[in-house]
Amino acid sequence: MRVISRMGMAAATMQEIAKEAGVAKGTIYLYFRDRDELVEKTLETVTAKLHESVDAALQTDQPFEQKLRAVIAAKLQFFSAHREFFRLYLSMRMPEGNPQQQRRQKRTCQPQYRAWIEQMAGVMREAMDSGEIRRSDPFRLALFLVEGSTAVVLERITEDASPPEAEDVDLIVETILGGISLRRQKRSAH
Amino acid sequence: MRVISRMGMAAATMQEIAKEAGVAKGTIYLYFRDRDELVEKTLETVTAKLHESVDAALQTDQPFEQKLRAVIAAKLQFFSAHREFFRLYLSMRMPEGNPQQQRRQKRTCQPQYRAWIEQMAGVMREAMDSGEIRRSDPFRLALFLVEGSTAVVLERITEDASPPEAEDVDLIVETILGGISLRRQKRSAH
Amino acid sequence: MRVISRMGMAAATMQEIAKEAGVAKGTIYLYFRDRDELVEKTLETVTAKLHESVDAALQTDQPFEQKLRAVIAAKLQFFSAHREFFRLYLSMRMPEGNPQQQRRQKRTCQPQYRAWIEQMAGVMREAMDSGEIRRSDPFRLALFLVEGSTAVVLERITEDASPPEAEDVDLIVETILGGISLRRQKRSAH
Amino acid sequence: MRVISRMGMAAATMQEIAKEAGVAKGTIYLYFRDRDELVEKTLETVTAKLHESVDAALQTDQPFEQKLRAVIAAKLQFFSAHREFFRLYLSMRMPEGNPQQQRRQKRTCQPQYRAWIEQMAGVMREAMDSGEIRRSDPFRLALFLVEGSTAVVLERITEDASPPEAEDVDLIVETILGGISLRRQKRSAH
DNA sequence: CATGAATGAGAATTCATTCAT
DNA sequence: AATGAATGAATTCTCATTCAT
Repeated sequence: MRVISRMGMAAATMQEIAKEAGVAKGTIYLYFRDRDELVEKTLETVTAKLHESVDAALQTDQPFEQKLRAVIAAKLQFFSAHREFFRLYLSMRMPEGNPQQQRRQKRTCQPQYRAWIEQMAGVMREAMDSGEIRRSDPFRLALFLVEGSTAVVLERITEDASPPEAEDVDLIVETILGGISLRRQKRSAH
Repeated sequence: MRVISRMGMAAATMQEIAKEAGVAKGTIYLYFRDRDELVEKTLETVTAKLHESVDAALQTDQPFEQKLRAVIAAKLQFFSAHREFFRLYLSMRMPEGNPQQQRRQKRTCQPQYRAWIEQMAGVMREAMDSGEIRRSDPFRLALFLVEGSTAVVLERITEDASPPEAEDVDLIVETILGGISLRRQKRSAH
Repeated sequence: MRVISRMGMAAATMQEIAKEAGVAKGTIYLYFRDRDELVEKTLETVTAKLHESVDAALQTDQPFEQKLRAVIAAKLQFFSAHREFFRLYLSMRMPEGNPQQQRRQKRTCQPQYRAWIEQMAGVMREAMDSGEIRRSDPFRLALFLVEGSTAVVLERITEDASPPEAEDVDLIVETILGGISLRRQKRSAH
Repeated sequence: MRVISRMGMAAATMQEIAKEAGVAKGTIYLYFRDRDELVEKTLETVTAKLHESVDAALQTDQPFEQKLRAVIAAKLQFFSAHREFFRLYLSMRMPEGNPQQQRRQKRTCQPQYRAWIEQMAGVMREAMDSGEIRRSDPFRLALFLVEGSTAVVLERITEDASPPEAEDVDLIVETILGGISLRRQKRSAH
């Protein structure tokens, strides 16, 4: 994970991975059929770790605003603690490489990404059903929220000195809630 | 552009590019010093095309809501018409490859991306100054908006049948405006 | 000649030669069948120029010592005035490149070089016959003299500030004629 | 060494070297960073071997004539046994290739060559100090001797049937020590 | 199980040569 | 005659993968 994060999926070499892992090149092939499988499994692992971290925030039975705040906070914390995973997370969205690699990557990565968006969409749908937020396409909404907040995470990772986590969580939650909450006197959904 | 879009920056080969261009490998080197320069120039070209398209929307002297709607619409239209550019646009954000390539990529691509975000941030700042939207960090806000809408663009490109453009523009504009407009009776800025 | 001198026979490119000649690459092929012929003809030209310069010194009917001095002086002067030819002159001795190139080079260059040595050997033989110098293998002697003095020429070309030409001519002529030993009596030839 | 000797420094290809070494192309890169390093190291090795062989002749405490004879003999024997090294030895004198390669070659090869000439010049200087040979520029003298004898070595390598080594050693030593003129008296040093 | 030297297919790049203008 | 854009074979170098130890 560290090497692929540092070099990118396409530029990471088996030699570098072996060195970082403290084993010989050949040893890797005892655990992965080939390079493709290694990359695939690595992406899966990263996603699993993120999900684990976010799931906790979603499982509790709180009102929508608290849930949203918890999810955004979990995401910010996760990537602050594991910056190296972020690049992998980004790679999942769009496959790279020759058509064959792309097909393979698409098969494994995209479902993982979509599952993660679907989960958020589910939370949105619940909140719409319970009247906490106004109706619109929950999947589109989830996409917008997830990627918008991802951009802020990326900025936090890239910039030299970031404001406290709470401040960015606030910005995101306020922005998105102010727009979708019915309580704050809004237009109804189309 | 087509080959880099299809294969990704790191996996695009000179051979494939030459084949797609209908020239011999050597011919490319009459126009670009080396592969790095080709990739760099290609990214610049793509960004320029996008900016051109969006600038038109920003230059007019309209209220914020119209401007925002025009920008989002321009972006959706641009990438609908030129799907192949989208992946290049995504690549601009995070450099790939070995440290040397990363330094080069960072030098050329990141400034282009930041310029684009800064432009949006400028529009946000103006709207805050004129009292059209509530105060918050305009750069963070621009990031959130740009990337959130990018996700919707990506989805439109990926999915088989998308709703009409106007519908997605509406969703985005309503969501973001509802959250930041002062007119719609909101909390004041922190 | 200038380009081959500067880059060496193997590294000189048609592009560089055309640029230096102020013509287009294609034009060269109107005057030479291919690169090999160009190199070959160039070496011939250089040798011809050197011979021309040295022949004058040999044609006159003077005693051996004066002839020798004149030849060495002509060589030093020639290469001082045309440093660039020197490297070509060196290349003539030993063919480079793949076997085919070597065969071709051997065919044209070596005879030229040998003719030049033979001419010196002829002068030596004459002087042996007239009793001016002691008998030994005239070809070996010519080789020794020609290459020994070539080394001094090379040094003069390479070093920053050389002594006056006359001084180096003296050194060479004195050494070859009188030897360097203070102790030993002249032996007669074996 | 064999391939560079046969083809010349500039024309030797990695493919040919690998074939001659009985390994795959890639294997070479496990032992040398790149082609330049391979050539550089090869030249160093050759020079080291020659020096080793000649040093033995110089270390002993004999009169000048014996030393000289020993050095010339060592040189003749070395190149008779290792013809392939000779071309490499010649390459050391004048760099080839593009300016960058030339700079690199100059840095490694020329010092080696000069060290070798300097060593001979040192022997000359000693003999001048002890009154064994007459005074003149010891470096020039060393150049003249070394290159003159190199020419004879080259001839021996090139020609089909050479006279016995001792004969050529004699020719060189007699010529340099006693000169070739029958008429002239020894002049004293300038 | 682990190793790492060796492999060779494949990528980037160069340059002599051709040929339509 | 001259041009120089285009070509593609040849060359250097990389790296995933294998296999004898």
